[in-house]
Amino acid sequence: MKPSIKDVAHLAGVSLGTVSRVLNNNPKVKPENQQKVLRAIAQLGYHPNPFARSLPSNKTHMISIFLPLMSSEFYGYLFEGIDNELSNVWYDSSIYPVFSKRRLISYSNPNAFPYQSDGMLFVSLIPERLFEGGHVPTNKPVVLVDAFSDKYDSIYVDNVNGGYLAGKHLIEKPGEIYLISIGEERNVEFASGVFGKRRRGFERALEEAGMHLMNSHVFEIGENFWEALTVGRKILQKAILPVNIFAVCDTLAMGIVEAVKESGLKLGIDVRVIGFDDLKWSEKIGLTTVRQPIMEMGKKATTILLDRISRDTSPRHEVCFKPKLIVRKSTGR
Amino acid sequence: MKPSIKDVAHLAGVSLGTVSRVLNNNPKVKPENQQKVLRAIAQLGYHPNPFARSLPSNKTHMISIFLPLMSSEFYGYLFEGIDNELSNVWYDSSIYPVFSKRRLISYSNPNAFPYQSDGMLFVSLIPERLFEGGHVPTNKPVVLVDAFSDKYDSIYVDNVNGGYLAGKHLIEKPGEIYLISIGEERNVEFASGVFGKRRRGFERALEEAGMHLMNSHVFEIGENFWEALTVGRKILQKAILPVNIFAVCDTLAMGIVEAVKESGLKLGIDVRVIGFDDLKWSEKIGLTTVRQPIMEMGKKATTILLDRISRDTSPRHEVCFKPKLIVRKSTGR
DNA sequence: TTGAAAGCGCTAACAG
DNA sequence: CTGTTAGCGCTTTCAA
Repeated sequence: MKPSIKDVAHLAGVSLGTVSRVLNNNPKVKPENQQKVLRAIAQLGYHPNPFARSLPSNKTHMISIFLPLMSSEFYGYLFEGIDNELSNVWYDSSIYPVFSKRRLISYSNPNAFPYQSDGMLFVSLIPERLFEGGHVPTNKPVVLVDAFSDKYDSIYVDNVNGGYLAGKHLIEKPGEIYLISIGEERNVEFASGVFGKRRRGFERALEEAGMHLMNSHVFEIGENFWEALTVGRKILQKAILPVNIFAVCDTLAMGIVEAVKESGLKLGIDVRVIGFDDLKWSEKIGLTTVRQPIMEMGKKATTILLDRISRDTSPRHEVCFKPKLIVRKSTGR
Repeated sequence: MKPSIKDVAHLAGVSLGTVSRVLNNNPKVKPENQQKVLRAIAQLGYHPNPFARSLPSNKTHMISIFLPLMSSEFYGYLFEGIDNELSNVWYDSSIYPVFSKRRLISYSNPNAFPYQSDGMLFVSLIPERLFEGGHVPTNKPVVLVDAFSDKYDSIYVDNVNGGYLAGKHLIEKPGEIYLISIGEERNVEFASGVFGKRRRGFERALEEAGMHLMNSHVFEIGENFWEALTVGRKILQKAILPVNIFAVCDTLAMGIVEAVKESGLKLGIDVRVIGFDDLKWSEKIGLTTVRQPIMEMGKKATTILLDRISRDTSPRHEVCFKPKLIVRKSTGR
């Protein structure tokens, strides 16, 4: 059987209370006793049981991360930012993917496992759409990342402005304008709406220039390279050159770029492509893109969540990161 | 304050024990009392606290899933298989990514949070490489998926044979043979070795045919489309046609296919490409590949884990799925 | 600075 | 079938 705090107390020749105090770094323990306890702990290979611990204290030193799906580079970077921040304070995290009705139902229980953590990070998810009543069924701190709600602390990038920057950049170029976006209508509940915002900003830029995005020039597809490639081929087949294409994320942009390469047309001259995200490989393929500081967003959200956990009661935080246009040769310099 | 079992007992006019029995579907409760309790529960919006519950019972109705990283389609499908199976028995899961020394250290504590679950699924991870002592620091059931160890139940696909099938298929075709693999030397601890196995099987097929894989025809890269594309371009530049290329996963194969399309060469004639996985889009691009039943693996592993949790003590399970060669036009019919 | 004791919310054994 | 009671492993008063 695993040793318990009792065994440690026995071996160290002190009471339960003292052991507990050592465990919790309570300063008022005689150094001598502290040593005794520490030795006993080491000798027994004792580790406190986190569930037992959380019962009276109501703290777990854990946060729960909710996210819609898992196969996207974006979440890798975000998680890195989160994890770095957590490591400073000896917090750990568990991940809960939210993608099905069933999951959602189980997360509607305020005593569901994930809500036992000290705080929740909702990534690319909007509580209003997810839960009936419109709020996360917990009283513990909740922070949103890559999503916005006026009821929760929200950390995000200004997607509208990002789209606007892309638009501003493209309208200076000759040629017709295309938009490749990601369909968010089905599964609205699991969507964050960022792609719609990028589109909105993009269209605004066009309108300001007296231009207009034609319906036939808009394509809504799934978030994967292959669909983008396919749509890219289709566009290039009948397009009147030059054309300018905004893809709402780099993965899609990469698909378009490949379609261009296949076609033998000149990227940056015949066809201009601009993406969104600035993922690691975007520089290598010379992709013009709108950079969002993914890791920083993760870091910032975590800091705020951690503050909330330690009773920061200041009014709602809202951090809106500025996106940055990175011009590379896919839009011809 | 959240209602506790006490409140329910009061309201229902029964004792704690009876409420607990209702909660645990204990058949020996008078139907009348059961109704009373159920009504009280509904009225109060009561939900049992899972931590408190697990303390005396030592059960959580949770499993922990450990995996190396998150941005790969493979894990999406695997998770789907797992989750479906769990839903039948009202189990839930949390995910713990393992990718840094720090994470590993925190998971070396037998009382770490993840080990409080009823069972552990280790995906693409080999405990022997991960932990000193060579075993997962828990006495609870542990099942490996997409990885093999003779100390744990292991569910995997026969990667060696998969590589072999790819080899057999390619040696029938005229032209030189190339291999695109994924470097596993750095970060060995977080690698499962599947790519090495695929390569081994592949080379065996060549050897049986009296052929030999030249060192200059082997490329080890990272697991992403872009690197494959780059290496594909490089190969095609100086290759003597026709060439036959085995990429150890479909994502890499897709990169090679794109390099072919760019070059204007004929896929399936000048250049033959074969992948591994048979991801959703592989059929659409006509990629010959070795199919592994990802979802079924997840499902099977979960069933076994669930059995173990309900005290299945039979000897170690080992399920080796047979890979299947899917011939499409990327290898010319 | 410490030990004793109550209690976190629940399960499970026991007697009736 | 039910209530009572003793824990599960820990934190946290409260006196001393």
